Amino acid sequence: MGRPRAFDEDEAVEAAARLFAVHGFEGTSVDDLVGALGVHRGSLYKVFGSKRGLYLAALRRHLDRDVLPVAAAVAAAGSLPAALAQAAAAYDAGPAAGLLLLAAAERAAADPDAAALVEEGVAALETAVTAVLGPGDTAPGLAEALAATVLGLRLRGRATGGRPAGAAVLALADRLTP
Amino acid sequence: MGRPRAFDEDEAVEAAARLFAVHGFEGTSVDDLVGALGVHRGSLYKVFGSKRGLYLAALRRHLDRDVLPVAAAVAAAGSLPAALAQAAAAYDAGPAAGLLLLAAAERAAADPDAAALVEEGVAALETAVTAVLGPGDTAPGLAEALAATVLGLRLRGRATGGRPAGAAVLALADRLTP
DNA sequence: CGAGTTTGAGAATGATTGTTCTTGACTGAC
DNA sequence: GTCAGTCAAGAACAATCATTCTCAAACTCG
Repeated sequence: MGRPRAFDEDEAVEAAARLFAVHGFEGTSVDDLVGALGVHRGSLYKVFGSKRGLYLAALRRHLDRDVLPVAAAVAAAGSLPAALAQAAAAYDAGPAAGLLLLAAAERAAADPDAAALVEEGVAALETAVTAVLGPGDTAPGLAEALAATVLGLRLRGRATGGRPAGAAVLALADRLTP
Repeated sequence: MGRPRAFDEDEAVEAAARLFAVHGFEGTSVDDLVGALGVHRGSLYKVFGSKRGLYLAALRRHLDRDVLPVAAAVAAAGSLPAALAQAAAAYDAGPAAGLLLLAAAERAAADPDAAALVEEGVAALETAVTAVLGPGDTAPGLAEALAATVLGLRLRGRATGGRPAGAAVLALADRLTP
């Protein structure tokens, strides 16, 4: 009953994720969102409650659709070099691949809910790396360092427009398993 | 001639760097800056021209006082584990150590001048790692990956409030030189 | 068809944004 | 002591911010 919705909620969240991934939370205005999403202001507030609510929905979608699948693929990979290369390449290609980074740098300090989502994404990547390292290799912090390498390379690529991260992380992985 | 300045310009830039490092560029208002710096609004605009001008001054100061010295120490270190551990530890301790990360994630895409400063800082870290790797170890991308590890761990520490990055990067360095 | 309900359209809200203007305080040189 | 020049204090600026309000439009059910 009632007038039917003229927009797809998932498409709206995806478009919002793209905007937030490029300009950040504070750099994206509600006017920007209304214009890019094709969703009316009132509907946006009816569905998501606030700009922050939409941001958290976009971040969660980014985790579910971009980050966690990559983590699963890493955990399932046979070797460490293959896993890291796959992680870097897949994460490079994602359209909203900057959201997790931007959320970590910009929002986590100010928004506990965003911080929890960032924590979830980072933990998933680290758990996956730990799994592929194997039971005999439990040097404390190694998985954290390798996951941080992927994220750091992605950040570097965003900022300086350099090459994709795949080659660099491969060079590191080759040195780890001689 | 003229009325003497009632604030120290370098102290003002340092305080601004601290604010920007925590809240980012868009998350820090001019009112916040005026309140924390103890510098009057008009004087701030007379000296720095704009909020963006003050931000770029803070970022440059962060490079000169925090990033480039760390890069120099890394380049001068004897071994790779020592160099990476020193980099991670020193960078963790810096008061404004989040500025480079935040600039890379938040500002580089929107501000070419900020992007150039980020590029300078990242390049300095990578050059330093390349130097300490030695002439026989020129695997392309390895230095990029290691520098990215330090930055990524720092980002992770900021976001999730985890342990300092020193231990993790040490675990990685130990695996690189058996 | 009409009652009930949900959405879309767009104006309006008050607060906050970055920036500028005006006025008065202080200084060194003449 | 006055004059020119630099700075501080604070109000004021237009623009933009996130959010809400009002009302017409479009659907389902009876």
